[in-house]
Amino acid sequence: MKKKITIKTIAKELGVATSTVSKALKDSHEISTETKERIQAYANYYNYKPNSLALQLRNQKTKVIGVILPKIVHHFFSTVIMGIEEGANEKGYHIMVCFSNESYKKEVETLKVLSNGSVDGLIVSIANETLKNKDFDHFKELVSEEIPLVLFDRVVDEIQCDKVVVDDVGAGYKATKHLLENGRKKIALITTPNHVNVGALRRQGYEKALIEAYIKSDENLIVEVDENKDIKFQIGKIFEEGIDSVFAVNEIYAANAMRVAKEKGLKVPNDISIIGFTDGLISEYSSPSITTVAQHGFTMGKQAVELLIERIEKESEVYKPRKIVISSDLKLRESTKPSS
Amino acid sequence: MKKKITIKTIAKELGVATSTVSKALKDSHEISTETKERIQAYANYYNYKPNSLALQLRNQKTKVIGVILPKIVHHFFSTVIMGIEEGANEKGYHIMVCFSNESYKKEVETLKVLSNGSVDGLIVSIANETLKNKDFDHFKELVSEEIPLVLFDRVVDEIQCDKVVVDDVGAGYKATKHLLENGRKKIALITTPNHVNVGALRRQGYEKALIEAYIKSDENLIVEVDENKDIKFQIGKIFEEGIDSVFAVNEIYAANAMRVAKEKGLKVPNDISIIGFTDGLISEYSSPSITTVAQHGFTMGKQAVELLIERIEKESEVYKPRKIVISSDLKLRESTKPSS
DNA sequence: AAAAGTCACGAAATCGGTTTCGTGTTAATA
DNA sequence: TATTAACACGAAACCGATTTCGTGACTTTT
Repeated sequence: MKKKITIKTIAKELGVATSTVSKALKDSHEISTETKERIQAYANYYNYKPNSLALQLRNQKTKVIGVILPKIVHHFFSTVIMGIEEGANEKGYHIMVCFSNESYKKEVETLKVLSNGSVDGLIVSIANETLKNKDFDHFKELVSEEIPLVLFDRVVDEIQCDKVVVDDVGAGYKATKHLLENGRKKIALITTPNHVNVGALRRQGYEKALIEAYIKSDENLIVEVDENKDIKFQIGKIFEEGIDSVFAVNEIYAANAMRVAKEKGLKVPNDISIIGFTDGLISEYSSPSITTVAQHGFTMGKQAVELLIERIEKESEVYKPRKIVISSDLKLRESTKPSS
Repeated sequence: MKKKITIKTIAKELGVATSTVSKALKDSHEISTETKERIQAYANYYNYKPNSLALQLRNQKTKVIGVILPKIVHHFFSTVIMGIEEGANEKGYHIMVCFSNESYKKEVETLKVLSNGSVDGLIVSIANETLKNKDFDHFKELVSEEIPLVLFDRVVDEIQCDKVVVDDVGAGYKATKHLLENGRKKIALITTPNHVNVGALRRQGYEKALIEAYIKSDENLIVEVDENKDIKFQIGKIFEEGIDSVFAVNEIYAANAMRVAKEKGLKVPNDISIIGFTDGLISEYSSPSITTVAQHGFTMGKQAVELLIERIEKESEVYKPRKIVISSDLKLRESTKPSS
């Protein structure tokens, strides 16, 4: 890289002190108009840009927000990023994005690297492996160092910090209720293993809706998908129970359920209704298109970053963790309809 | 934020000089074992982490790579990010991700902010608006400052830097040839306006294949989609020409084409074959699933970051721009089959 | 016993800025 | 004419590390 022009260069070249240059460039009243013009002209001509590292070091802030996501090739998470980035930009911040790839080890490492001064705060959604391990010491350390932290979507109570979540219980309830109102009785649930807490919460909503409808929940209608095994095979099994509808906790499961249904010769939505979660492109473009619970990822991201920046900039205040619950709503499409 | 423990704190607390602390922490032979142990124990106990900003300033490198993408809620781009991140991590770099949102103005601003020392190099895919404007001065300035830059996917000849692209002409050719080999004759092309050069290149491949098959290309079979207007309506029009197959330059257009086909009562792939571009989730999960040209986004990202890091770390070498062409290949699925 | 060599550590420069606190010159006021 | 104020600028400290170059206290060699 070409050596950059610095304040020192300008000072030497123009025979003044660095402090004079600095002041001149900020249009300080301490400097005579004449000198200011000379310096500004020179700086402009040579396209001087202040070195941001020097400023960051001096100001003790980077105006950068670290974001750690479990994955990115995923409609929900990429939508969240958009929200974070937009919110950050509005306040003059930039984002540094890293991925844990659902790995505990990588999460710990990334957290360590980012917490050594390169960012002013962090926005994180916890990796699956970490949730399974239940080892949150790396987050607790962050909190004890008082580094501003906001968790979103995948959060846990053990970590004392600001949080942004969707109303997963309510969403599961809404989805199930919708199927019930359509006259469905044997509603299958395709969910994740229980350690993924969003899955567990959506399941609570599912069960709540069933109880209200006086339907006993049946273990045989529930699959906890193990992503290391064949997804379609696992889903296929519940179809042997004679179900009339499916509630899947994400759109991949929903899309797979639809495939299985088709392969079994069942018509969606006539023979079987399907409802998914996360309003992504798959749901929109599959045919029939899939009714889903929209998660409002963009809003989540934006709220998260706003919480964080407030925390960063008003650090005088007493720390009292806040939690924002984003309500989700149903996006009705072709894959559900009243049973005939 | 809690005030961080620095080398100065340790030095004062232990009654030694900062230089001693620095050396002790690096296990220098200059320091007696006794003193080293005292210092290391102290540092460890108080969880000392060197301030990365200070190091970056001193070393004149950040170990951060800036990435500017036109958008992120997009399977191809998020896959590329994965590749970039993985490649960067392997070499001890982190990535700072920003989005131009296809806007010229935001691209210029972002470029300016990132080029003031906060990153060691940049990986960019150019915004649509910039391609339309044909104004690349902001990139040229970057090049003249000798800031390492790698462009990928959407690139232009005017900018002298390393590039990673897919073989768009070849890909368009392969896709079209596949349809021809299936016995299709009236092949529609759904593409972008011509200023988006990847669209233009894929079109060249399409035309080349037609010429080889002695079929005259017909303007009426080509739609240049204006994304500000209703996509399905624009696509609908070419169906009136009695086509037997469609080549779409991305998966959204392909999915839309399939919807239109269904609405017109045409069976895919029997009545009409459809082939898309970008092997994303939509293609995989739609039904029938869509044959596509896989772009290998992950590979692109990884290659791009490797080129960049080489450029960053071997700056002594003479600058000779390199170009890596990634060959794409067909992923056969259900939406294409020989015509009967 | 004088000269030379180790050892263990400190002082100070450096990276590129900002900011406080002088200070010499000139102009306005007592 | 002596005092004060305004003006325009410079010197130096600071942010948090690293690194070069000393230097005083011992130890070893001749």
